[in-house]
Parts: sequence; C-alpha cells; structure tokens
Amino acid sequence: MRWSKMLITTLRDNPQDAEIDSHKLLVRAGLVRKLTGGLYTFLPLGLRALHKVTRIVREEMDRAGAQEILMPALQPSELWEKSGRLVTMGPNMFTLKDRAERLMALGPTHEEVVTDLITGLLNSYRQLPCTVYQIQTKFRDEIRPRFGLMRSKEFIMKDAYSFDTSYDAADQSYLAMYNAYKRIFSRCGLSAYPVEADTGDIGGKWSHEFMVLADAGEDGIVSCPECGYAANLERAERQVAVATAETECPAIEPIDTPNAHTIDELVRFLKCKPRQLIKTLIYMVDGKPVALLVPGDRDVNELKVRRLLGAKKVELANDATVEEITGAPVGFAGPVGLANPVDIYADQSLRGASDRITGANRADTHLLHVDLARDANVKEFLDLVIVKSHDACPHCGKPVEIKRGIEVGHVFKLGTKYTEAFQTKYLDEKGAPQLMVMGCYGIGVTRTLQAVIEQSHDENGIIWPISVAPAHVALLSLDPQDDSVKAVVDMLERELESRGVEVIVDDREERPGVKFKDADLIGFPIRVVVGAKGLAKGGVEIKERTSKDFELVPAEGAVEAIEQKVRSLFAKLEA
RNA sequence: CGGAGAGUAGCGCAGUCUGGUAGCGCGUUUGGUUCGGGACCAAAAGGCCAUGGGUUCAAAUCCCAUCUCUCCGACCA
Repeated sequence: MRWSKMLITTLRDNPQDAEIDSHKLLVRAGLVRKLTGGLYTFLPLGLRALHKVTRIVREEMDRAGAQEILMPALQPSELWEKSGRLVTMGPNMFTLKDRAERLMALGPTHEEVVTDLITGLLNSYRQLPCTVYQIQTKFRDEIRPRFGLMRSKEFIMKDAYSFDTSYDAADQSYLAMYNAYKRIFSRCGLSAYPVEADTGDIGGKWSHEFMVLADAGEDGIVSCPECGYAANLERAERQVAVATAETECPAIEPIDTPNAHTIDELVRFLKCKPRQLIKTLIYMVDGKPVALLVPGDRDVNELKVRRLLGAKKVELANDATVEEITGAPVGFAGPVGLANPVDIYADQSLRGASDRITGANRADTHLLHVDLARDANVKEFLDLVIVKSHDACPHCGKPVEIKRGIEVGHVFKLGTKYTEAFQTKYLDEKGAPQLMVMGCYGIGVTRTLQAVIEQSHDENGIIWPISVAPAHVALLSLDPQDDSVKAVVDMLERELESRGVEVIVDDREERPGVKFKDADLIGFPIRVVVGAKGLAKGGVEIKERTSKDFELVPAEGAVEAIEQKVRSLFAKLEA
C-alpha cells in the first residue's frame, strides 16, 4: 500500500480540545476525526487498528465457545418497560418515534433484546449452556462525553450473554468469559487486570471490571499489594478496628461555632482533629430523607448507600430539606435533637464512638462530648464511606493502595434478573420449567483501542503493539526517484505482502525527517528504511519502534529478517 | 444539570480591554534551491470572525439572547 494514495493526514500541533495523550495522538496521527462532541469518524489507519482489535475479540470469543449473532440497534421501548430499566437507563437512552408513533430506542446495551430472543428460542436443558455475542455500535446519551473515544455517545461494544441451567453452571460460563477477557487484553498488548466492581444499572450479584492502569483513567482502583485484593473504589470495602472500651464520656455540651459550616473551619476553630468530628449528611434516598453519619475525615460512598439501603436513587438533600429536617442552616446538622427525626445510619467505624463533636441542629452551634450509643438513635451501622489509601484491606488487613484505571471490560453474574422479567424458562430433565441463569460480558472495543495508546506511547507518538497496529511495517523510501532504491522498495513491498506482512510504503516526495517523524507519530512497530545512502553502506535499515538502533541488512536478506521480526513481536504478545 | 473556560482559514493561535482595510505559524497550490530526524526563498489559493438581534457614521471588537465545544462533579464499556 502506498502512502501517497492513502487518506493519511498527520497534524503537527495538538488539537485544542484534547486533554489526554491518547486523545491527542488519535487525532494527530490521523486515526480519527471529530464530527462533534462524542462522535468520531474512523479514518483508514484508525479503522485498520480497530479491525485488529475486533478480530482478536472475535477469535477469543469463538475459542471460548460463544457464538456470534447480530441484534438490531433499534429496539422497541416495550422491552425496556418489561425489564423495568426504562426508568434507570432512561435518561441515558436515545429514544425516537417511528411513523406509527411507536416509541423506539437506540440500544445502549442488549440484555432485553437477547433475553427476549432466547426466551423464544431455547426451551430445553439439552440446549444449554448457550453463550452468544455481538460486536456492534451502541448509543448512550452520555451526560459528558470526553477524552475522545474514551466516553462517547456512539461506541463499539462487544457484548456477550450466557444462559445456563443453574448458578453453578453459570459460574463456569462466567469463568470462560473471564479467561477469554484476560487473553484478549494481553493479545492487544494491554496489561489489564480484573477488579471487583459495582453492578450498577445492569444489575446482578457480582461483577468484575477489567482495568487498564492509567493516570488518565476515570476510575479509582483499590488494591492490596499483600493479598491481591482489588476493587473499584465505588465498591471497595475496608476493615474497621473493633471499638475499644471507651472511657466515661462527659455530658453533652453545646459550644458556639460561629460561621463554622465545614469540617475544615471547625477543625481550625476548635483546634481538634477531623476524626474527632462526626459529619452528619442529609440524603434523599428514593425521595425519603435520611441522616448519614461518617467520621469527619471521610466521604460518603453514594453507591454503597444505594446498594445497602436497596435504593434506586441516592442524592444529597437540597438546602431547604436540610433546614426542614435539622431546624438549622446547612452546616450544623447532628444526630442529636433533629427537628424532624429521620432514620439515622452511621458508618461502621463509628460503632462505639464516644466523646465526639457533632452539629447541634442550631445555627452556629456544635455539641461536644457526644456518645453515639448514649445520645443518638442510630438505626444501623453500615459500611458507608469511600476507601482511602492506607485503609485496612478487607481480606488481610494490610494497608491498601489507590490507583487510577480505565475500564475496558466488565463481566457480570446477572442471575435471574432478566430471565425472571421475561420468564425465560427451560424444561429440566424431569420436565419441570426452570428459570435460566444469566451472565453478561462487555468490552468497550473503541475504548480498548484508545487504552492501548494511553498505555503505549512516548513523546514522539504512538507505540503500537504489533497485534493492533494499522500495519506491521512502515517502509520508508527516502529517495523515491532513485532507480535502485525504487527496485528494492518494490521488491520488499511485493515479497512482504505475499507473506502476509502488512506494509505501508512511504513513497511521498518528502524530506527524510518528515517521514521519520510521521512513522514515529503513527507508531508502526517496525520501520524499514531504504535510501541511496543506506544501500551504498550495504543494505536496508530495520528498526523497531521501541528501540533506538537499527540493523543494517543486505537487501536480499531483508524480507526474511523483517518477517522474522514480525513473528517475534507477535510471539512476545502470545507469551 | 451545577461550576469554570473557549468559539477568528484544514490545524494551532494573535487581534477584542481602547470600535476604523482580518493577521501570523503550520498545512495546501505553483516555481526554484535543497535532501538521513518536521528545510529555505518567492508567489498564490483559502475567512458570513459560531448564530440571531441591538448600539453606532462604522462592530471580530460594545450590549442582549441563543447555539456549540472543552475542562471539573453525578452516569458508564
């Protein structure tokens, strides 16, 4: 393939609207072009790389025994009513009406469609287990698309769904996908690792996310270097020391704290430590106000609250509600003496908390010497807070670390959430109808592509792992007019292509520097340089994108040497 | 949706405060000199200054409204 004939436009400057390196490089290397926020066109080079990823995904899905299907992106909204997700997923969905005024949705995911499909398709234990997958464009009306392909309104997802006769059997299907995922990401040259995750709107009992470590990642990952525990920050738990026997707590004493609304202000004013304070936050849980108590140096994890209280929606109450519940302006809430008592939940670390400072539910006043057991009516002690670095690992008690990561895949044990809603049953050996047990498994294909770039680049550009590179080899013809150079270039292109090595020949009338810069920017794993000078010195130059030096190989032996290099780069990824 | 910033040539930007002929660099086209890590000289093409409305003799510039994009929070592959 000839560079001069291809639609390749590299940019010297970073695009003004890109923030993270991978996004800048996607645009600068001419892989994608933005149409508008959250919508991108894949240009030839970008599409080639994307196809590499989808091919790997396909191969590994097939190897794991999943069967490829293709479901409609356009779906009737009744399906979503049936599963009850029109409410939870609703705002994220693009909906429209057909000419008969029927409400339709552009699929953000396909649990509904696939469950509906299987319900009518399979009805015997003999047909199970069954795992199907598709690679398809998904649509989500993201509140804030960002970072290029990382979070966009339209993206390509591989979604797979498993159907089994029992929870044990479903565990096997889950494991098969889990292992396939590990292979997929390592074949893409990514170091992705699984962490425990929240199941969110998809639902189900248990899930793992596959995370690519990157500072630009949107997720926090809690991990324990000691025992290997790893979880999404949203999900992560911590061990809490058993409350020691407290000394006798003095009687409650109000204290004036003018204008001290925040923990910081209080700490400065009272000259105490944040952990001596108890933060009282009024939350709306499915429309009902509750009070949540956490230590002064902690933040509430709203996802945990949602899960523990079995709620659909959890949000901080507005100022008016806070004033109504506490009888005081925002900033002075406390568990003792609420004007309109509500259910009080406290973080587990506050069990036995004594001699603490809380708001007094009165303007500019706090209470000293509060003993939760004695003075407050706590309904339940729960794990409510966001884990911090150095917290105790929930498994082994050693301090945990917090890193950032990009979620490239997510596997869920769904159980019967959807098969129940759709009455997806099979007949067992005794002829009795049973609900199927489901799992679902997603990979953000376009996001994975960007994650590769985020994890593998330098100041000169992308460093493609050979498995996903737009082409294996960039063949630079430094003197396109020179007959001997031309002869070698033509021979190499022909021979390499006949052996299945993908080559892009830079045959442009450009100075060498331009070609070197572009080859580095786009990030071809192998660079072959043919120039009059090199030929005079004895041959062509072969260089890996990752190394500084090149090998000079006689033109006659170059094809073998290049093919060898391609093979060994692939072998490294398989290892 | 809340908070912050930005829309001027394909890309990156100046000009806006203080109204008066729309500019620079890269890229593109043509000619020439160059040619192993983003060359140089000369010439050229390319703009409804986001949109709509005002103010003014005169608006990229001042005022009002709208739209779009980017960043920080909640959502997610």
